[in-house]
Amino acid sequence: MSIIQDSPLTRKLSAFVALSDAELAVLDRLHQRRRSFVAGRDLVHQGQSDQAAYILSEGWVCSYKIQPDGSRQIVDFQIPGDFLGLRSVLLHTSDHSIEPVVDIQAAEVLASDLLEAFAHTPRLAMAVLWAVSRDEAMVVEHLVCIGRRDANARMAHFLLELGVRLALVGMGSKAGYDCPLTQYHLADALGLSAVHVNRVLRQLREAGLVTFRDGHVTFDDYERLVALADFDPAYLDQTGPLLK
Amino acid sequence: MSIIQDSPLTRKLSAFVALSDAELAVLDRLHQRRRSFVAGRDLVHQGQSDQAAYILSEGWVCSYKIQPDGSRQIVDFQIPGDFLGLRSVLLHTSDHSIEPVVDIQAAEVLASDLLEAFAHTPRLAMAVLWAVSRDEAMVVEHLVCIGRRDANARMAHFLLELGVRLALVGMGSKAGYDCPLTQYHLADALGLSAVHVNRVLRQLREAGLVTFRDGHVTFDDYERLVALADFDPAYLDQTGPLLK
DNA sequence: CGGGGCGTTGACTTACCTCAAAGGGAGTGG
DNA sequence: CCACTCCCTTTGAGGTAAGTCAACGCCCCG
Repeated sequence: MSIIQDSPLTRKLSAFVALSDAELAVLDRLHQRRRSFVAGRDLVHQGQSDQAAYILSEGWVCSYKIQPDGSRQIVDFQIPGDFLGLRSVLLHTSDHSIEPVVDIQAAEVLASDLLEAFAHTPRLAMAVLWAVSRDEAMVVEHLVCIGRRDANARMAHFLLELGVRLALVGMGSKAGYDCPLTQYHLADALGLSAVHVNRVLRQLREAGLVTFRDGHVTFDDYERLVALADFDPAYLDQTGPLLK
Repeated sequence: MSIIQDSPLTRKLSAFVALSDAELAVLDRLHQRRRSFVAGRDLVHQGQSDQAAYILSEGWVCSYKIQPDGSRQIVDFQIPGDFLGLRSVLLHTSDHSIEPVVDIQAAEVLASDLLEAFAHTPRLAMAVLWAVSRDEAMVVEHLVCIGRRDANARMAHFLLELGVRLALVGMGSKAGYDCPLTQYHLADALGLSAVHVNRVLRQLREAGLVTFRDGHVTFDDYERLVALADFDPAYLDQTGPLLK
């Protein structure tokens, strides 16, 4: 049982729905097919149909869409405990690609197993519905960020959000965190050019707000950074189980 | 029973999950509390907690976020058959505001009724999970649009997407559709200024692609508009029930 | 030692914004 | 029936944030 409790996904879902032993066991069975993937090689290509979903247990991945002109928009990054490609399963065909940022470990979940688990374990379906809603809230915040903030605020907001998400799984704090992303990743995520990302990072560093260097993010002045970004972590908050 | 079958939400969900009579009846009960709202007065304010959700049966609404500096980003528009504020219920507190664009009719759904319906009708929860995923796919496409397309392509893509969505509920075609939005709505949705929206609309009109005027959108050259926008409606497609 | 990926910086261009002003249509009140 | 206002649209002039192009440095790895 202790193995089950330690899965990052289990911990995340338990924050919303108090899961019974039977439900935890179902969740555990979904983790059976462990697989590894190397950085840079896509797990899922946009346009593919009848894909499996994955539960990420180690490493970082990004979900993105490629435009016909070759430009890329990263929609979101996933960290341990996050679902990958759940939407692809439900919508039958994948609207996005998924690329491991570093080498990763993930459990493959067949569409049929997932649908069956939901059918027999309604509270599990509820918990996943909650997780999907939380993901959507992040995408929405990201949308607002790109639509209505300038490059500095976007960058600040992005680095702060990532910090909070990592802190929730014990991988970061208000001091900073390890971050394997390149400036190209940041550019594609924030709708900027890589050149401009570099300039923005320099400005933030020289203003004494945050340092992004050598795979590590250091918050030099957390409060001022929060002010610059208008960052409000409410949409990430865990307010405790809604379902007893 | 025929009343049940005619609800736009029921029609939408049935495209994904073949619902039994019992499930349709549960869905019908959720439609009990019919209410009207006038254009412009918010249904839900961002930051409110313990809100009810709504099922929109008539009219248009928009979901948006206001920034501290007063600027606004519209995340999405909802049309009949769409859920309003579902995420607010699941996440306990609303991360966005909801404003009727015109006078609307909607059924109020209490959080407790919704959760109970899901618990007793797992396939209904599945159907809603699918609907949420579809909404998320639209937000993702919107994000890509704002992040990686210029103003003309954004506008073209937006008008085309709306056309397809309306066509799915019988309110539009490849010829065009009625549209109650102002240029300010378009600006807030596309991350542009209202002035620039006006210029973009003029360009598209003078290029013989699409005309937005007097509450009506007319596609003057559908194919060329699709090409300009790189529009691929795959993410909106109804491929038929996934669950028999 | 050479090459490729990533980071850094400068010079120039551009898409979009802001400010400003004016015109049309619908509703309202005199 | 006119005058007024409000909301939306339209257009022009000038400014700026961010993009593009180009070059160079660093470091790791084959």
